[in-house]
Amino acid sequence: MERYANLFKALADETRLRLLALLVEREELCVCDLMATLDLPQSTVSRHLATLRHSGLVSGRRQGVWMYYRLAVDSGDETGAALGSLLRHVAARTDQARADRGRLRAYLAAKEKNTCD
Amino acid sequence: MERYANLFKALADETRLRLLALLVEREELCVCDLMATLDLPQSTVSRHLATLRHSGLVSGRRQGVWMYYRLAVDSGDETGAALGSLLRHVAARTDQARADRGRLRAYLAAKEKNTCD
DNA sequence: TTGACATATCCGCATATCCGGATATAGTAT
DNA sequence: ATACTATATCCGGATATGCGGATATGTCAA
Repeated sequence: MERYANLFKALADETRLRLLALLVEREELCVCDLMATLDLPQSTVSRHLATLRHSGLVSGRRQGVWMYYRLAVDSGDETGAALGSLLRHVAARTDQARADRGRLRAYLAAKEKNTCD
Repeated sequence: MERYANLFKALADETRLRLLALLVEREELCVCDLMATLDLPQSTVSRHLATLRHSGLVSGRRQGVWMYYRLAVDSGDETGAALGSLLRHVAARTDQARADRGRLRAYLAAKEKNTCD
């Protein structure tokens, strides 16, 4: 029971929902992408990602200097399927998520154009 | 988005999850049933039920002196279906919920035997 | 080694939340 | 009206959480 309460605690923050709504539609994103998209200080984004990681909603992979985060919701089990459904719903039906997605797209396009490595 | 954050905030408390897990398997229950089952002070139970009511997860109906609460999750829409699935999962797979259910059964049986009105 | 960059963690402060006894409100009966 | 019961709300105090600048850690390159 406490496990589920902790899960919902991790979801009970608007910034973390914004992060999850972005990750639910992308393979993976690094901290710098996310802080540019949400326009929040690095410590804030990193802290929220740590919270999500500890709750098991997200996993991180280090590649060089960057940390890439991705959704870690297993759609196989019953809980994961329901969670995935909720997150996709938030991502699809929310103005905030739509706006964030737009800013992410623009940011990634600009990034690709400048540094083609 | 804020709407969803508030929804998850309402779910992010062990006592409220225990209340929901009981309500997910019963038509309706009054405050006195719930405080007896969870063995918590009346003000605590009433406060948590108010939180759940404000978040729309639960609805209340007054009958005489008693307030009967019931789950108010609409399984028709996508969000409600996912929420219902999660709550049924919590109720079914959690030791705490099982124990609470047992105490509720015993309490209701004793109540019926004593006051047959 | 040094330097530069990305990320994580630390810190103090502000705010939010939970608790449960005390009190207020509402309904019913006499 | 009074008395009793069930429920809701108020209150102060304890704890938890979010914030973001400052600092620490980690990685790569020269």
